Amino acid sequence: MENLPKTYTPQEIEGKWYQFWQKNNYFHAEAISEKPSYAIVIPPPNITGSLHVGHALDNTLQDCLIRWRRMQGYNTLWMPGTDHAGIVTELIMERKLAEEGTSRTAIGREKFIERMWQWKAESAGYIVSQLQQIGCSCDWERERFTLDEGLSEAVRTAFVKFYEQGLIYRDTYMANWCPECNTVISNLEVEPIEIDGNFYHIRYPVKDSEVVLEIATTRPETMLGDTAVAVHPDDERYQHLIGKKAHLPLCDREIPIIADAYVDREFGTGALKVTPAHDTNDYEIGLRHNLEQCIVFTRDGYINENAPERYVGLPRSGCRQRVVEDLQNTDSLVKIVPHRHAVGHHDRCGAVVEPTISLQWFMDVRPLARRAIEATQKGEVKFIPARETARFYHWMENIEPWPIARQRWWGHRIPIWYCNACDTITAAMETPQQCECGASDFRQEEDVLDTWFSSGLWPFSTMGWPAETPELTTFYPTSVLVSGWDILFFWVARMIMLGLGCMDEVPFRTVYLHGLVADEKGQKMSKSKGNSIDPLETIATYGADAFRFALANASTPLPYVALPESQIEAGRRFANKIWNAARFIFMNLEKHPMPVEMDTVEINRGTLEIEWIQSRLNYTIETTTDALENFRFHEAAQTLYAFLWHEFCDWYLEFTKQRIAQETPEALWVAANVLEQTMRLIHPIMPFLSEEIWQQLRYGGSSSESALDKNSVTVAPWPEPMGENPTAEATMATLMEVIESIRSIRGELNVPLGASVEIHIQSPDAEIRDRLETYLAQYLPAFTRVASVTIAETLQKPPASAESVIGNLAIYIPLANVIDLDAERVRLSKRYQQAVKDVTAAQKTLDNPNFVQRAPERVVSQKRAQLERLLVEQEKLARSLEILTQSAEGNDD
RNA sequence: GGGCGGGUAGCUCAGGUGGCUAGAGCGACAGCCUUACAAGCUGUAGGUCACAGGUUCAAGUCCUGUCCCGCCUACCA
Repeated sequence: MENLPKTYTPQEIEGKWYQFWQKNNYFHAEAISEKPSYAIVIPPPNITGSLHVGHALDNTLQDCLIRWRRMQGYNTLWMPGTDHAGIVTELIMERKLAEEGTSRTAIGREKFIERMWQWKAESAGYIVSQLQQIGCSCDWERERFTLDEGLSEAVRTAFVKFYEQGLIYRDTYMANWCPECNTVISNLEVEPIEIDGNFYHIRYPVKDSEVVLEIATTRPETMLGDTAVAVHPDDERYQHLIGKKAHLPLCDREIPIIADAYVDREFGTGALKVTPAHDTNDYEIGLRHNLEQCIVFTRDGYINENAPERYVGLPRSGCRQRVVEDLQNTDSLVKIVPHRHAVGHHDRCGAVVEPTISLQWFMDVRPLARRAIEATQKGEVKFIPARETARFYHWMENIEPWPIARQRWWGHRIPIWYCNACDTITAAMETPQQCECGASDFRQEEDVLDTWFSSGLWPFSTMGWPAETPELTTFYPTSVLVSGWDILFFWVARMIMLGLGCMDEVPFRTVYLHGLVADEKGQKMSKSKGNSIDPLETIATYGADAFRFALANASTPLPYVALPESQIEAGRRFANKIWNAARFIFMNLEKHPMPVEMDTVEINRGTLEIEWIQSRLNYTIETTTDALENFRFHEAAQTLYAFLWHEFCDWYLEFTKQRIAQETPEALWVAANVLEQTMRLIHPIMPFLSEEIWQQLRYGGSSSESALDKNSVTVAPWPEPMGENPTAEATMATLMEVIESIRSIRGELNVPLGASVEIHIQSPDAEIRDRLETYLAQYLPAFTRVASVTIAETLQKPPASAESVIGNLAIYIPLANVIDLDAERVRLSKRYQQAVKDVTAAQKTLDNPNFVQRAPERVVSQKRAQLERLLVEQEKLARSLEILTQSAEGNDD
């Protein structure tokens, strides 16, 4: 067939069909519809980013769900869009600027933001086109961006609302500070990394005493900000010192010795230096004891003038070095002990985070967290896998105020205005006209919001909130949220809280958290580790469908999913297999055109292979649907793979060849019909290939312009199961066993393929004989070359023949000229030994009276039947072996 | 320190509520260009299901303990 090349070439198919879908608007969701709704909002990728393998997995799974539900007749919305991704994006721009020999601060806020928008404009289409290349069926007309006009309004609305509720407030508080990025960050953004550091033991002399307190610290430079030494109130060693003063070396200051139960007597020396301005715990101690907060770092990580002059202006690391040297020189350093401990690093830039007191905007998320917990407990949100629910609760129950401001530029500027006359604070949608003091001169807050604040509003901000839009009515709450578990707290939890806060309702009913893609060593794939595969390269090499199949197939419920190259290769082979099965059908359809429409192919109830394949198809429909229903993507992929390859291709199409040779092409038409339905089933996973073949099947291969105004598998109905046929399946199973036995004999005894063989089958079962007579002669030639088939109730084993036993059925193949009797003896005795082993096991089970008494009748009778069959096999094999051995001995004479 | 997940064939993994002879893909070996597919076909080999107990008629599956591996989480300076 000229228009179907022998090898599947995805590159020639994929682009064409994506355009076709777009042109026909199949992905469009109606804001108002009679149909039931099904909605997913995309986890918005970074606007300037590119697709990595995690996106590929995430979006493939979403597309599977969306395409499947669309075919089921839902009014499906897949809401696409992108995120401005605050700090990450800024950092990349800063690197660019550095390459140009300038910097963020040099060009200033206005110019910087201008550059960001410019870059956004240049790169925005890139990520979208990548999503399209893997086939995502998003409603692109609705594409949104977190810094859009509409979404910005949503951000301001939410902020003002929470401010007015008192949930958002400004406070001087301890928060994690990144000196590289010059901004405060939240706990979630701090990544503790184990490093080899040191424990510095330092002497703090006690005033008016001979005693010297020894304290231990990993951060000696912070002593410049010490305002106390703490000991445990019950620590007998230090009881007498409580209330006295210690002399702080290098600073020439006196600091109080206080008692606080926080101190661990067992740890270090039992005496703790307290730096309330630069340590979270010390901060708490400081509050309890009214200690002075002495900030010694500048915002960009240098020592400020609160420290003695000789340290001012030093960077943190340099300062540590000088402090240690000075301690040594003044004989204040006792010792340095190597010590491994976790140090917080900023997850975006990698800098060591410095906890610092500053005036910040916070959101008290605790009330919303409580509501989120309650809503989840009531079942309004369900997590899959269920184990994630516990993680969610744990996080929510221990949640702390969220520092929502970032001292950055790229993002939503906080809608707070300060009166220049009286410093009154106003939260508003836009610049206020007049202050209550009468002045009308305002300055807006410089800080922007944490990028997760706007993405937390995503499920409703994208649908037009705060306006009351039909989209919100139709699609909110959305159906499912699909994401990696690594952003459960960052994003999913925030969406639930902010959704409850703004919409009074959870944003989605189900959260499906898939695993993260790992390499063959089990390491998470990421660009920074350099172990990532590039989705675009993969698509170029293997095709999007092969990639998608591999992703779906790899998507087990484990926290990490393995995606070795061989999986993708397997996907490609599968695509090629489907392609060639279709070619086979098309080629033969040309010779035997279908007399009726595809959907009305008559089911020939009398023909075994047709009943069988239809039964198997129905099983496949049921299993695939059930798998998708339960987010078991790997099971859907496996089921379709096994059906298409090992049942449809390996068996059914071989039957079909026979039928065509017999001039009864009904089987071929059924093959076309089954393939058509299977293409619908596999469409969610392999959209391009299934569309190509589906179009060819339905519209006779008019793959170009003429098909453009026609229907699409995208909107074809999801197949309905018509019930299974156990009788046909059982009969076919017997036939398959017979055929496999014959092939096995030929294979093991090296009977050349060209050689025709006589086949003698003996079975005492009249019904089995009848079925074999009806079908075997028809089917066999498709699988092996046969000269004749004899079926009888009793049969003399022909001389020099190979034998196979299936229960009470025996197959003999005379191989007078070919057979190697030794090989046959080895083969049979191997079978015999297996039979003995199986018989012993089954016998043992049945000999146990408790089994017969207590096991369900079904299991017992099954076991009995099994034993019976095995016994017959064993006996037959034993007899044949005996004969073989005798004849061998006879030959020896 | 707590918690979660995992340890099944050489490799990567399946094996919802315990019950056929523990499966697949890749790899290995042997034989095939059989008129859809060599990105294919046929056959074969390969597993004491981490270990030790226990519950049960029956355990890869449930319980307890142990050992490894990974992750999340935690204020030990």
